[in-house]
Amino acid sequence: MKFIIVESPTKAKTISKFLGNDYKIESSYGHVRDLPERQLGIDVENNFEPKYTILPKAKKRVAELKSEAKKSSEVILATDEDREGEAIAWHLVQALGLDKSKRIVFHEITANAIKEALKNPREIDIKLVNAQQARRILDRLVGYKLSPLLWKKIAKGLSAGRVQSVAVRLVVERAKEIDDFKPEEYHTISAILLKNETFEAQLTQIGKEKLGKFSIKTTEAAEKIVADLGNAKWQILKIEKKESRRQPLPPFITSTLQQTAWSWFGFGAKQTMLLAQQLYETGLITYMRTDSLNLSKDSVATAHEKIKKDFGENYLPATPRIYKTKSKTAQEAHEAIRPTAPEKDPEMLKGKLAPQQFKLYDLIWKRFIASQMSGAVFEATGVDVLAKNANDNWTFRATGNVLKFDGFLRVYPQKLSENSLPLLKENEDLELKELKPAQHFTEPPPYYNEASLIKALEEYGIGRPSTYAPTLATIQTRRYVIKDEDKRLKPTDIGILVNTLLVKHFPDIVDIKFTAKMEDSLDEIAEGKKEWQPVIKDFWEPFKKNLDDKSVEIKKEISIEKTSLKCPECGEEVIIRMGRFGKFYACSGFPKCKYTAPLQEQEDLGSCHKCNTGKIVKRRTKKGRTFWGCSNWPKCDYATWENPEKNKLKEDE
DNA sequence: CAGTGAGCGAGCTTCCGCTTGACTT
Repeated sequence: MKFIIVESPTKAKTISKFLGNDYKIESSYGHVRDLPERQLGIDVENNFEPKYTILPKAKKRVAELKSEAKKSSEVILATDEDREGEAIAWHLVQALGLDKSKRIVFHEITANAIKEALKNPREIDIKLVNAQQARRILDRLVGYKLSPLLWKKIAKGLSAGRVQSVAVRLVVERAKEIDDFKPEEYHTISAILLKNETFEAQLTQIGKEKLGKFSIKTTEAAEKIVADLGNAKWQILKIEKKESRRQPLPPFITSTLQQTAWSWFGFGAKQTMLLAQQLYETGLITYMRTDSLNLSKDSVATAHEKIKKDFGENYLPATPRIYKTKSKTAQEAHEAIRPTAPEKDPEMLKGKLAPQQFKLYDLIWKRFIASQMSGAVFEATGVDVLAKNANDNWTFRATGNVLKFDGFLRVYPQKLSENSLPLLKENEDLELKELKPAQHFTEPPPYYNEASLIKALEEYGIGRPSTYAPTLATIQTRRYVIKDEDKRLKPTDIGILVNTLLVKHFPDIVDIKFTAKMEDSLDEIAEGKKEWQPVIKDFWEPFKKNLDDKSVEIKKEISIEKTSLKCPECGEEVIIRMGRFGKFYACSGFPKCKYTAPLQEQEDLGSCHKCNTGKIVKRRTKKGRTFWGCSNWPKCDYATWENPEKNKLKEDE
């Protein structure tokens, strides 16, 4: 009996379908060893020797795998072909005490690919493992050294890290950009013209002068132009027609799936991943944590057949579309996210899936099928209109965009501006119906939301498919960032304070390019051009020196604001302090008087049934879960998971 | 089922990246 270990149980199940009874296949459930949680676990004095321990969660699994390995004639490690996958394989060798093992990799899960892989085993690539160790150790050094500095200088329980701190930085800086934004006024003038039907044209040129966005700055200037145009005669000057094509978007990867599920359905990153996991486990889609745009040949062939059958030959491009990942940091261990059986219409699954699962599957299916369809064809028309009187002349422009062939849009609709123009001829006279001047102001960039922040992180190469959703959760449980009622991400006082400290004193670490530079070094390790220890040493020594300097230089941040309130318990003055959850009211008589109160007025959700004097208020556990408790806490300990607003609604009915 | 702050000094918090399950919501 031969024993194959992979990292995911679903992958194990799929592979076992292709192999006979000679093979036993089990999964490790991800990493089995890691640095210890409660200590640094790196001997910085001794060449950064890492101290690995079996993950507490993986203890049982490791024991089971170990006993299975003993019974087997051969152990084959078939984890993903990337940095983390190679490291998982290496850690398995250590954790299971394997003296002999084979390493195989395959790029797609098909009978042929697996059989080929089994014929060509190799050794574990220790250079790739070392690149992973360097990544792991660097992240640990940054996280476990910077976080305690924040505990000392700001408040306990805070955290900092290569990924989360940059995510917070982006949110903070975007908010500042919005605060600092000065709207700029500009004006446009459009003409409603008639030739059988009405159409609209925009002023683009006065005499020989082409207008820019800010050419008309004031209402007075706009009104003058409208007045000057008073007795002008209108005529078509020129008509240009050209065909434009729009190509489909590539199939989904984790980040684009999260973004699109957000904009189509309002699903959060976490929710999307949960639903995708369910679809993956049911065997409906390929793996959902991926940064690769690759598609198996089989899946493309099936898609083409399906497209030909359902829509006809014109909906197929001349040659199959191949998508290449732009991202330099992509690890390409998997395929893009696609339906495993593209021939199955989503409609066939409608009753069988939960509504949200169906929505996501339908989206993934459409995006994949569309990615293999022909482009959409538009006819774009540009019309120059000349307005002329004795004194001057003005050029207006109207544009039309008419869909001639829908192509992939038939399956995957996109927001497109389609507008048609009446049938027009050059030199034709037109009748002016109305001149419409309009005042506009430039607008600030939007706040980030989960989807756009993930997009930004991905573009900078920060974080991985498996961590986008958890990172978003972390910066919110730390309360560096909060989601407002429109799900926009805004920084909190504590988020701004932590970010300011990090940007001022550790600019290299929270530099947006830090991860990209790290990745370059990791590549050199993986290629064997560098050893991992010197790379870590080059980072550690200046970092350590800075850390020591800063722990002396930075004064503890104590921000206190006065208020005119008096303490209800002792009559002393009430002040505003900054704690790990942000600002709060505290008695200035501390530590004699321990009175505190939240800064924001809490929403009253009814009175407490236990003590009758308290109000029910929304609260959160340390882990971030919402519950409802009595405002008299700790005197009254009433608490519930039930949302009292829901009960109230029921009562109202 | 839960909060903050000062300083004393117990004991504790914290990273990123792989993967799912069962604290029951």
